[in-house]
This record gives sequence, C-alpha cells and structure tokens, in this order.
Amino acid sequence: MTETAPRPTLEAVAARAGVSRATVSRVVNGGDGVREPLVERVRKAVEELGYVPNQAARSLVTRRHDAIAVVVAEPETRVFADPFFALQLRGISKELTAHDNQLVLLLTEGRDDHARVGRYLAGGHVDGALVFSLHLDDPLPGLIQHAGVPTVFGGRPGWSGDRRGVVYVDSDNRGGARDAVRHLAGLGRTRIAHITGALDQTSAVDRLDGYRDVMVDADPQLIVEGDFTPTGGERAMRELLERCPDLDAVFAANDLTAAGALRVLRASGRQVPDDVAVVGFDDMLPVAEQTDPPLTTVRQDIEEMGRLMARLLLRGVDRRAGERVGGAPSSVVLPTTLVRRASA
Amino acid sequence: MTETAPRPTLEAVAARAGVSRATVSRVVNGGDGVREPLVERVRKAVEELGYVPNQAARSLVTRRHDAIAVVVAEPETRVFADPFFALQLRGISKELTAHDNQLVLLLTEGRDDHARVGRYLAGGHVDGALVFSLHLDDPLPGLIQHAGVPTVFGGRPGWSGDRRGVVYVDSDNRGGARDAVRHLAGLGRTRIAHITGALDQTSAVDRLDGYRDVMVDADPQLIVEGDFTPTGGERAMRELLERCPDLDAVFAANDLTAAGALRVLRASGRQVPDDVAVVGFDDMLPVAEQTDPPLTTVRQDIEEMGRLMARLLLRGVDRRAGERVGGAPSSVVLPTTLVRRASA
DNA sequence: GGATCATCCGAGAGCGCTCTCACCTCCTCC
DNA sequence: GGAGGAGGTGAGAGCGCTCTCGGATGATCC
Repeated sequence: MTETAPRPTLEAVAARAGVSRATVSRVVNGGDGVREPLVERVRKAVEELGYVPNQAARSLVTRRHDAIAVVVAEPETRVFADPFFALQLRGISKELTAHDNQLVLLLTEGRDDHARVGRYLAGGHVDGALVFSLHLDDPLPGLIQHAGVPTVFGGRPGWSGDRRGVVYVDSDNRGGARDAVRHLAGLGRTRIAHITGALDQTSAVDRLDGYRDVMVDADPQLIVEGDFTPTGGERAMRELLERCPDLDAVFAANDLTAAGALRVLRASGRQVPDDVAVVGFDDMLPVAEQTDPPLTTVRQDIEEMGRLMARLLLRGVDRRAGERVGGAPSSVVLPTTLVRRASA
Repeated sequence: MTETAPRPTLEAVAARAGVSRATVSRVVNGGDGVREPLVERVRKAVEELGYVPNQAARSLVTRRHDAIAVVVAEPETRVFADPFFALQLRGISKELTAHDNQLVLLLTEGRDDHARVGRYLAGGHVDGALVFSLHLDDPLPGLIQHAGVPTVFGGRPGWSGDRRGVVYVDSDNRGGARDAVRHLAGLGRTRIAHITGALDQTSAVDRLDGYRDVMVDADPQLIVEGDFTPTGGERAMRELLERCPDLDAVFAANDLTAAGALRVLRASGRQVPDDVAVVGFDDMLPVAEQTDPPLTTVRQDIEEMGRLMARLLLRGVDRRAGERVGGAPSSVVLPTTLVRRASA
C-alpha cells in the first residue's frame, strides 16, 4: 500500500511541450488535425511525465464512461457452482476489453439489492448494462427500463412488461431440445422422460416446449420438474424411476442435472446407455466429459453468447451517442448442436 | 434501449428547494450542519426531480471513486471450471456493497494484458485493487507497486520483488495439509501419496510442504505433480498406481484433483476408503459432496477470504485518504478445518 | 443591552478535461 | 498580387460537483 504521487495533468504536459491544452488533448485522443512535429513533441512530454488522463474529468464532459455493468440477478449460490456464467463473463470481458471498456460487476443478493442496482444504473455510472439470470417475476427489467440505460439481456427475459426495445441474446433452447429428443427417438427409445430446469426461467420452459414438440402426446408421468442442479437431478431421477420404471431414455434440462441423474441410474443398477439413454444440455466441458459415461449433450457456445451480448450493447451505446452504426440492434438466437458421446 | 433524458443537477435541486448548491450538497452527503426544515425541503426536491449525483463530477474533486478493481491474472480457463474464484468474488461483492463500493472486474488473457491492467490501475480509476491467482513469475505485483494503488493479494504472492507493504489474505495451506496427512496416518496408513497442485502457485507449494512436514522421510516416488484439475488428478493417479501399487492413501492438493483420482482408483478396482483412503482440499461443496464416496477434505472458508480481502483493502484506502483507522493493515492467514466424510 | 461566540448558509473558486470558435498561417487560383 | 479557402492552433467557457471561507443569524452571558 504505497503512497500517492500527484499525477501530472494536461496542463503540465502542455507546458512541457510548449503547446496549449487543446493540442495535447487532441494528440491524446488520436492526434487528428495536429501537425507531425507537434504530435511528436507532445508524445514525448506525455511519456516523460507519465501522463495518464483523468477519466473522471473526461467523463464529466463527454458523458461517456467506457464502462458497462454486468448485472447478475441471482439470489442463489447456484450461479457459482455453474461454469455457465463464468464462461459468458469471459466472453463479455474479451469483447469489452477489445473496445476499451471496463466491466463493472453487480451481484445482487435478494430483493433489496434490486433497488440499489436500479439506482446505480440510473446514476449514469456506466454506458450500458448486461443483465443475466432473470426469473419470471423479476422486477429488474422494469427498473432498468426506467433508468433509461441501454441494456442487453442474457437469455430471453420472461417478462410481462413493456417489450419494446428489449434486446436479448439466447440459445435456441427449444430447437436444441427437439434435436436431443429426436436423437433419443432415433435410437429407438419410446419411453423418453424429461427432467426440466427451474421453470421460472425461460430457458427451462423453452426446453420443455421442445421436448413436447417431439413427444406430442407424452405420458405426463414422464415429466418431472428439476432445478438445474445435480441434487435436483438426483431427486427427479429417483421420482421418475419410481413412477415409470420402464423408461428407456432421459433428456435432462442441463448437464449438471444429467450428472445427478446418471448417478441415480447407476445406483439403481441400470446401464447407461444400454438400459437408459441420457442426453444433457449445455456441453459444459468439465461436467459433460467427466461423467461416467461421458455425456451426449446439446452444445451452446456460451462464451460466444457473452461476446455477442457485449457487441450488441456497445453498438447500442454508440448509436445512442449519436454515431451512425446502423439500425437498432435486435435480439439474436444462437443455434445449438448435438454432441454425441457415450451416454446416448 | 431507451433514450436519455437530461438528468437534473445539483443546481436544479437547489433552485427548486430555494437554497444554494452547497446546502444541497451537504444534505445529499449526510446532511450534517443543516437545519431540519431545510433538510426536509431539499430531500423533497431531490425526490421530486429524481436527482442522482453525477459520480464523475464528484470524483473529479474528491479523488475518490468508491470503486475497487478485482484483477484475475489467470490466463487459463481453469478459474472458470473452478467455483473457488466465484465464491471469493461473492464474498468480495458483499463486502464492497456494504460499503457502497463498486467492483470493476479485470480479467487478463496472457501477458500483453498485464500492461493494460497496469495502465488502468495507474490511471486512477479505482481506489484500490484485489489481485488473484498470481503465479510465481508474474510481473503484475511489480506493475501494481509502480502504479501506487493500494492492493491486497488473494493468496500469498510468490514473488521475489520488494516485499514491503505487501498485504495478502491466505489460508493456512501448510497447516491444513499437515492435518490432512496426520489424519491419514492416524487411520494407520503408511504409504501416503501426494498429488500436488500447480507448483508455480504458492498454495500448491505450501500444501506440499505441509505433506513433507508430516512425511519427513517420504518415498519421493509417492509425490506426483498435478495441476489442480480433475484430468491432472487422473493422470497423476495413474502414474502413482504404476509407481507405487502398494499405496494406501492419497492426499490430493484440491478437491477437483481428488475427484479425478477417485475415478482412476475406482477404475483400477480399488475400494475407497478400504484399499486407498483419499483426502482433498478446499471443501468445495458441489464437488466434495458429489464424489463417490463423498470426500474427506480440508475446508477453507473461501467466501470469508474474499470478504476479508475487501475489508482490509477498504481500510487501507481509507487510511490513505487520511482518515484515521488504525495502523497499516497486515496480512491474514485463515485457519482450516478437516471435514470428515466417507473417503478417509 | 451589547459583546462574544457558535451555528448555519451561500458565494465562488476550482477539480482536469473537451470542444467550440476565432484567429492565424499558408496555399491556391483568377 | 490580392481574394478566398483550407487547415492548424490557442483561448476560454463550462461539464457538475465539493469545499473553503466569510457573512448572517441568533443564542449566551455578563
């Protein structure tokens, strides 16, 4: 914890280079319209003094912060047991860094925090927001809309409010689920069960819908609600085995759920995939490759989702700043692919 | 992506309340030395106009940002497969939020990024930095010291530079390792192997030292280098079984490594804990509780580490800002506890 | 009742930067 | 050779806030 040295200002650089503040400012911001010899002199002065612009002063006049908030509206510990979010964060970070933007992370713990986040966003500290893990009844989108900050959502928000101008990036959950179930059907399986995700999230609902698209008149006994966690998967699998001991396949809403289901199946003496075939969702590598047997699953490019969210948001921010960068960004749904491994 | 409305300024609030800017400022910042009726009037005006202070303008004069950078110097994907970091982040976030500070996340990808991070910290955008996952040869501490930003490290930095004023929070890795190995010895095991972590990190080195403290003249064949990952654990375990088929216990440098080792042991037909007892490190719940059998492991309170780091840093920041808050913060080493489950 | 003092409030400077606008120089062209 | 123009540079205002300092106000005390 060292002590502060007073940092040089534009003024100081200008004095040293023998030019005006305005010229230094021009050079620091790209140097357009300044003649070469002067540019050189200013650069040298900047170097010698170790000048770094004061971001606060700059923001005060430009009204830009070059910072984006990432809001994770996840009250539970689940996000943290789940590499999903970390991967998106990585994608976001890469994209933001590439555009010289900073990432301000806002984790919310419970309801009270929503107000805090709303205030923060409204406070104009950041140029935009990326919002994750929305649940169906979440008040956050309303607050954000009210704050008037450009926003992109991670996953389609299941939100009943004003939809205009809502931009999100999502995977084709429904299509991916269809692929998974069709694959199982293609293997000759007929009693295909589904362990859902937490149904207060649209991704879980969409995957369930995809399952139903294929299993048009599925035995309702074959559907059990899970919660995207391994223990939820275990519980659901036990319930399924009790209700439908004759099932021959399981489509789990995500890989973690599938991992839990696999354990229960093994414990029950059933062989995977011979007795029961299992398909997951996400292709979360550390999980999907490490299960026994390795998991057949629906891959979504999570990091790319993150990167895309950031890109859309930055475009929206620039647009708002008056730069012409094409029309208003619109939502994107990314395709999924089935990855075959040993479990189905 | 809604449009901006011009936000009200202090001036506007002052006009509406019929007072001066200074008075509004006082009220907004706590209201000391302003008489009740005026406070009330100002509060009302703030409310009515929806006034939120402009942080940039404030920072410009106070030189405080109420923001802390979290730097993750981890070039690999490992951090993300590992809930460890996420838990610390959660602890940090809680503590920062409680003190109205924001969290700016800086992820670095490879060497070039270090310069960027150094520049950012030197740029005075944040009041302090929390730095993680340092490797032995990392240039970051030097850069940070040069930037002159108050910093707290997560884990003891294995760094050969100037040590003065370096503050870190760490677990008692060595002591925890000793407990683990002693526990195995107490079970009557004599051929106790160790799969190390990535030895370019001090935590791995310390755990190895702890192992050696107890196994004073251990067969060097019983020590294999791992890398904190499940696959590393598998590879190491295979190597161990080949070299020392008579081993009767394994102390793995972390839970993920232990999980990999467990798989290999099972595949080799050995019973855990009967043939080989296994102890991990971290007590990372989703991992430790889900292995088969559940893992005996050394618990460290990861979230608390994060919270503590943030607390120390904020104290250092306040100190620097001239507020008297006791002496310079010094490093903290948190105790660990052995958690007994089925694997040993 | 007037001097003294504490308390409260407002005027105004200034944080470090950007950006407009006027000026100045040097070409170009008729 | 002089008008017109293009491009470079500097002066200065102002972004929204905090904070010092002096003045006003009213309480206190002899």
